[in-house]
Amino acid sequence: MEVTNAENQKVKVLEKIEEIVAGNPLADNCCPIKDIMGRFGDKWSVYTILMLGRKQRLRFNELKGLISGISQRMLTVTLRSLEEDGLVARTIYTEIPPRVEYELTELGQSLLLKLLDLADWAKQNSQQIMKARKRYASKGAPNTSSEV
Amino acid sequence: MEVTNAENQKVKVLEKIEEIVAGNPLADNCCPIKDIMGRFGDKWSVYTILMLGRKQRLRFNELKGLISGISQRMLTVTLRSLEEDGLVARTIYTEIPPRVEYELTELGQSLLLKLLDLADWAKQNSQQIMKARKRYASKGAPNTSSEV
DNA sequence: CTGAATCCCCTTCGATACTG
DNA sequence: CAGTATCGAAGGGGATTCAG
Repeated sequence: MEVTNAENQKVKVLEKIEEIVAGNPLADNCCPIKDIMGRFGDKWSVYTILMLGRKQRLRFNELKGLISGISQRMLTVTLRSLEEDGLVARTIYTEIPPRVEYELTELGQSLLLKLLDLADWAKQNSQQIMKARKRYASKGAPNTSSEV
Repeated sequence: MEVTNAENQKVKVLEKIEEIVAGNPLADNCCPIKDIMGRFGDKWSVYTILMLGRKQRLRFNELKGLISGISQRMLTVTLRSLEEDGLVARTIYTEIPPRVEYELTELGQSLLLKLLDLADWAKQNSQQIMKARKRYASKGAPNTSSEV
């Protein structure tokens, strides 16, 4: 009876995969996962979401300070993209000097949760990945014509 | 006393975030999430993992056919990267003609599960995102309020 | 202070041709 | 069949400048 458990798991996974690639063998322009991943899968979006998740509400330069390493341009671009997708809300205060604040929308917060899941996976498995890389570097290289 | 539930949630999220960014305000070279995301967050890795998850074991050109749109070069590069990280195993059969088969490792399969989670999110929220994009395009744009 | 626009490097990717 | 090598095009991303 324990077999069925594992088997069920597998079946579910396969079903999910089929769902994703359904009617989409070319996978180039209609797969939601690609579309979505393309948005927040980049270097800066993750950090931006993470930082906004941490502080709730931040001004442009505060954000810039927290993600240091990011250029002004990339932060602008990133925020625009996130805003466009409804993940981040921008509030403009027409004062002198001007003030603009950013915060996660509900949608953005739900994505944050998923990202944290992923981060968990990354954290739990980073050791193993590092080990794999070392192993690969030492003996797994492309031209190692090993057995079989 | 019911407040605590939602509050707890928030606290946990915050804790997780702190964990991730711990000792890493610059976030440029040591954050596991960036490192890992950088690996499989690209366009092709996701598909490759998905396809291998679906078919278990595939030859180079089979894979190439399934991910059509990918160039030979990118498939090679992608597979190397995944192999290096221990997510994909490569088996070489020294025959004529040569045969090479790829499959997910256990690690790769555990990542597959996470990717499916993400895909779920993407799927469930893609409508909302599309709506947000339309709204943004029509009225949220940077310069909407004024004319040149 | 926010952030839009320009310039430019430099990586990345695709196409092609070539080896084992 | 499964790769590697090379080259040219495209675009990401940084520094700087300008506007509101």
